[in-house]
Amino acid sequence: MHDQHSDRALVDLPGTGTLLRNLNPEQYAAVTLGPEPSLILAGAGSGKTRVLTTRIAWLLSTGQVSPGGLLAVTFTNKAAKEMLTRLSAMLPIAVRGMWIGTFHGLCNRFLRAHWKLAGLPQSFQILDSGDQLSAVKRVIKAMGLDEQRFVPKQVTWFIAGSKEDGQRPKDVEARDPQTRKMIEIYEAYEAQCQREGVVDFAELMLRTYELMRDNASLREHYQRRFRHVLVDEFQDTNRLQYRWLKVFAPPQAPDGAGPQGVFAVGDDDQSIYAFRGAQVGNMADFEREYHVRQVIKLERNYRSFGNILDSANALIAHNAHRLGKNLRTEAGPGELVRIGEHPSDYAEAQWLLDEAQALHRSGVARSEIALLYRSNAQSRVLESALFNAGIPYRVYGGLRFFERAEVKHALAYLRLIENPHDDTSYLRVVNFPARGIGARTIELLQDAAKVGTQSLYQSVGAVAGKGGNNLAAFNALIDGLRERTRGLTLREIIGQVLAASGLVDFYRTEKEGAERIENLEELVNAAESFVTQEGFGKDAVALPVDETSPGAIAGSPVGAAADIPAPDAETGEIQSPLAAFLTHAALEAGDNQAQAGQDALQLMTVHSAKGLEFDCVFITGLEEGLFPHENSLSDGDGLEEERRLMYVAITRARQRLYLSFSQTRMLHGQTRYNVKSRFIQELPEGALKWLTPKHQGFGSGYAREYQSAWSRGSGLGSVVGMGRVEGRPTYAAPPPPPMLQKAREAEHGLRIGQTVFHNKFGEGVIVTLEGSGSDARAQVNFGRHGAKWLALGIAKLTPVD
DNA sequence: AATGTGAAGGTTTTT
DNA sequence: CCTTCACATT
Repeated sequence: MHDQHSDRALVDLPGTGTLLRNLNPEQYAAVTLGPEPSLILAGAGSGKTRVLTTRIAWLLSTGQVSPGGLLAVTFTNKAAKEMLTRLSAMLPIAVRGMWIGTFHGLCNRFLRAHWKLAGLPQSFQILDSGDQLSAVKRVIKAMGLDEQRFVPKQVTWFIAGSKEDGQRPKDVEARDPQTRKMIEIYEAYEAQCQREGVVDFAELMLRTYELMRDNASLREHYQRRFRHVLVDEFQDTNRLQYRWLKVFAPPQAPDGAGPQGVFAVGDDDQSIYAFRGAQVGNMADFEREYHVRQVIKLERNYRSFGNILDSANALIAHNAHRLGKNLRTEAGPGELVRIGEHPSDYAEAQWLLDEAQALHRSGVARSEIALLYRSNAQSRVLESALFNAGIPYRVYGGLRFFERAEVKHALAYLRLIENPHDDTSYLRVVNFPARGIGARTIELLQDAAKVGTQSLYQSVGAVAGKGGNNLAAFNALIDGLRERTRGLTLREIIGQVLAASGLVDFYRTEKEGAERIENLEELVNAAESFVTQEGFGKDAVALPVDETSPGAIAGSPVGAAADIPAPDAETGEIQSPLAAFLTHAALEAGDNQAQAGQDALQLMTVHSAKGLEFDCVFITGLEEGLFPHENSLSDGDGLEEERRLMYVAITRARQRLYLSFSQTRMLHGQTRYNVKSRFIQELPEGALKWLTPKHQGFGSGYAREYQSAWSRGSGLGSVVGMGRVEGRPTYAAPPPPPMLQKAREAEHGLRIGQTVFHNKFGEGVIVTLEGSGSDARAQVNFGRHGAKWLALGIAKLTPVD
């Protein structure tokens, strides 16, 4: 039956011939699967996005589905955008109104269409995580609870976590008094959000799910409408998202409706978000519950050379719970994976920098070189080394555009124009810039609002006196803006707001206000380009009307407006540009990458590297406790996730991969003595090329160079009092040399920082030496076995090298 | 209302 | 060690 489809496609639509050309057999099989539930195990670099977009194009061009009958969901805006771009390159089709987007973006669209049924105000606003945190803080304060006991961040996490498990306050089990109270906060928070007409990210999902679950006619409508549902990065779905899928495309189609194609693409080996609720188990559950007949594995890799893939395969083979998959390539083995040891994080950074410079000189673009690390704190050393050497670099993961304080202020004014009851926004700007509304006045206002369970905006009348007058003036400012900007273009509206609010004037007087003003100007630009190129309705228009495609499968109900339950007749309304822009700002916080522009080295955590690829990749800080991170060592699942993270890191590299680790590292103001990561031992020897002698980096090549920095400071016999030892760094750059603790060569011939071997625990690093003679003891960091105190008279420690 | 001080805490993060 | 944030001071 698949062949039938594709044959017809090739005959009827010449375009589809080229569409399917160049697919390998597995990709071809996946792309041309029939309308049945299917699971695609797509390895890193196996052409996953290509398969997804080609399948959509194939389904459309063969007339198996109309543009309106298709639902494709991703996690990130980037992935959604990419899909749309590639799709419109493949097909001459208006991609605009199609239901292709992020989970949250599509939920937003759904709720805008069915706001009434969902119990929301038409102009509901979306809280980002920052807004949510401040909303939770307000609730905790209003309930008179102690922020020490109920840490706002944790409470926020609890609420989001509950929602992502599909639980309302009543569903959460009150196992102890603390939890009981948390549930109360959750309840109060919900009430507050409802009153203010705002929803957080998780609420977008949960509301949508609940409305679909509870409203039979709506459910049937959408189930009949979406003939094909595609899910990207399925391994990252949480419980709620899987339930969401099941309610849009249940395993058992409703009576009278044709089968729904559910196409789930994922890679269990790249599941690195369990810590925030992703359930890898959803893949196995999906396979079982949807009776997937065969799982298609995409194992041919088009990105990396053999040695890199061999390393990735060998590493991930150490994980027990896998669906099972091995990457292969036809590109040949390529270069060996280079691996090196360094005496300190500082030396590691210097080496990295030299190596990257050499690569650049040999013709590799800086932007094709990635410096990866496990945690953000590690970027500091790298940055300072790069900064001092004047090498351009770019760090990913900072503040995003729409999260900047000045931008959020401007947005708050805009939101109040749309919805003055949004107390979060109200509080943010009621006295910013300062207009004589102090803490006392705001307290009075909040009390008044609480009594009448009204918004702050509504309660202004209840506050008398000077403060009250100022409040009234603020309300008048908002009202005035709303009146004055009615009918204006988005650009004009923002211009008015920036001027009338006094924001620009305020920043003009600030010392460091210039950059902030630039950002506000950038906001105007963002709005402008949103209106013109995106078409402001992109996220907002919610016409559940299908374009009737000539190729729609006969007999399948084509969702027309008439299918929509009566209460939603008003769904045809289009959001105002302003409302759409605010939604856009909340749902798409903007690039989290520093200013693009010049060719620069790419610095980022392994997490944020997921989905990217580079010619050359450095994975740094491969030390026990760091990578794998110590906090994840307690349970096996944690360690497996760390290993998957390493797997993701390795598979980012196309041509050349470097691994590095350091004997000492400055962390939390202390020098830590680390053992090399167990992941290094899990790589195949044959694929590696050691740049330093395998154990201690002492002895040859440039390792000796670095050793000097190390041993001069901690020099043999140079017994200095506790504390720092001044050492002359090999590189006379501003960052200080590694600070070394007291190094002592006592009668046992051991010193701090030395790598030793123990019969039972294996290799370890000496962290502390105490006592002398028969009393001598050493604390040794054995990595996975932890740090042990050993009596030197008893324990046999052999120095390595 | 702006600025200063002290304590706490310091995986990973998109929407 | 370094950042962040709540609180106190002028």
